[in-house]
Amino acid sequence: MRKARLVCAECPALAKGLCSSLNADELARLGAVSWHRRFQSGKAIHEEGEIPPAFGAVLSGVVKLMKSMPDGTQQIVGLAGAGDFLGRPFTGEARAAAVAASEVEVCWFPRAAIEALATESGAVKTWLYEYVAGELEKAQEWIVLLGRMTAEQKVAAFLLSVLRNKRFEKDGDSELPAEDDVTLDLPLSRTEMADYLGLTIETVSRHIARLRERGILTVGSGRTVTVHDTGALLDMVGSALTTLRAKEALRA
Amino acid sequence: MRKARLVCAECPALAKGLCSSLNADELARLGAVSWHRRFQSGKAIHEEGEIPPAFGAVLSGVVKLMKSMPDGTQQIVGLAGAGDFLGRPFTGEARAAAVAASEVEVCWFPRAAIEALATESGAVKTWLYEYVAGELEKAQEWIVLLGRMTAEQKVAAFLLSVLRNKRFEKDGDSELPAEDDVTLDLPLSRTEMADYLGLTIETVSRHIARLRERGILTVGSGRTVTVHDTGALLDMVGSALTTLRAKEALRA
DNA sequence: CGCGTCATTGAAATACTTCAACGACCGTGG
DNA sequence: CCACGGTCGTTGAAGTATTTCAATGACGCG
Repeated sequence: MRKARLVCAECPALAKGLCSSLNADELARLGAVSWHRRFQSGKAIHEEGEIPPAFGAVLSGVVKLMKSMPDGTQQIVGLAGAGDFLGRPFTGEARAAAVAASEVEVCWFPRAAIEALATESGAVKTWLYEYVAGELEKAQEWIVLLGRMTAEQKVAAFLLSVLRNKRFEKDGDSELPAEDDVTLDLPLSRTEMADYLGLTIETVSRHIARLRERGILTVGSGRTVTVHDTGALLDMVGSALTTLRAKEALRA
Repeated sequence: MRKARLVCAECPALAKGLCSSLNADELARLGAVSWHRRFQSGKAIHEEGEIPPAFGAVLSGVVKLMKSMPDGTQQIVGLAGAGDFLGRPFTGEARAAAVAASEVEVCWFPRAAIEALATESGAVKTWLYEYVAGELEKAQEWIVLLGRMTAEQKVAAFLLSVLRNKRFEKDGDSELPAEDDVTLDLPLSRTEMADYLGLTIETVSRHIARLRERGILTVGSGRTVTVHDTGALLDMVGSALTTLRAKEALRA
């Protein structure tokens, strides 16, 4: 148990994740029954329709939450990164599959342990409520993106969200109008971006090419992109996402 | 207070709404500080960015939750009907405007009363968590609709959701493959349908016309529509929404 | 009756997809 | 070491769905 506490104390998910709502006793109790697990990129963490036997806090990497249409096309309905929670206590089967989009490390908790903890502790319940409420906000923002943005705006908005996320991880700050020439490692492949933005892979590729032609960014090797003109991206999406992202920062 | 309890006892939102999580004492306490309020169609219940001083349980009518883009275009990110809850305790300002889409009656609770109740009562917290989790599921389903469906499928899916909802209100049952020739009163105008489905009003109109030409439905006066061939609608959206709606029924 | 809102319909423009080919990268096996 | 196949990303050309612009019709209300 001492070992578990030691591990928790330096956990990257402690500040933001579920464990932030626990007192020392609870943390020790949960630490004693939790374990770390790695998933290779592409591996399923849980399937759609399955009742996961355990929940997870993402420690590193990116997890895509996806739903499939009958014809096999897919739509990513959310992304989970460090500090995010996988699974929904008390709500039965998962309605979206969770798939590792990169090498992923999660802290894994038995369902029973989490549900017992949530039943006893008001703080845990509150955290779960606020976490889910935050996810709902993000989902509603995504609805606006999917319903009302052009492909160009969608791509720009995606780049901005990656940018903002990088900034947040580095500085804890998430003000967007940063200095320019920021190099990003995109967390998703073109196919995954397409599935996230409700586009085809070709459309995503073409719009990135167009941004490159306009000098707004440079495409490096692999999934690397250097953004030269954040302002231009912001202009494309209008102030919508800006406001939206600024508010998202407040919550975190 | 006796009056309040009497009112609550026959409340249409009692079975499904927040009040279903209350014991007799709590119900009396909340009933004592609640009041009914009516909103005409088109009137704002709360604005985007505002911290609403009170929350509401919808008793009748339909409320649209909407977000605006900087250019003025709008996107409906959710609908609330009888039993649904308006506002998010503890989460600060509203991130979507709530606007009456029809004559709406709500049971209105002071923010402080709800938050006090939720702080004291585990059952209330649980209800809030499960309610928000349910809303998140619906939002994620909508993401799939917006990201991966054609206009035809979107319109068909919308009609099916209205159909299912009618069936649920009538029978408490929500199995979809109903008898045919069902007459519906659409809760939304064409403009609102467009804002909900991420389309233009003309596209919605054209696709409804096409369904009419194919004999799948008849358009009556006002917002009335008679569906002749539910199966055809189901075929259009594939089994995706069917599954999805069936599961949604389980939750309710 | 006339005005305003809402819905329908047509024609042209455009954004996105689909189909198809090609190039870059990477690991594997000869 | 190089050739080979596979995945991934890019690009072109054609096709299609949806939007945009514009006009007209239906309905309700003063």
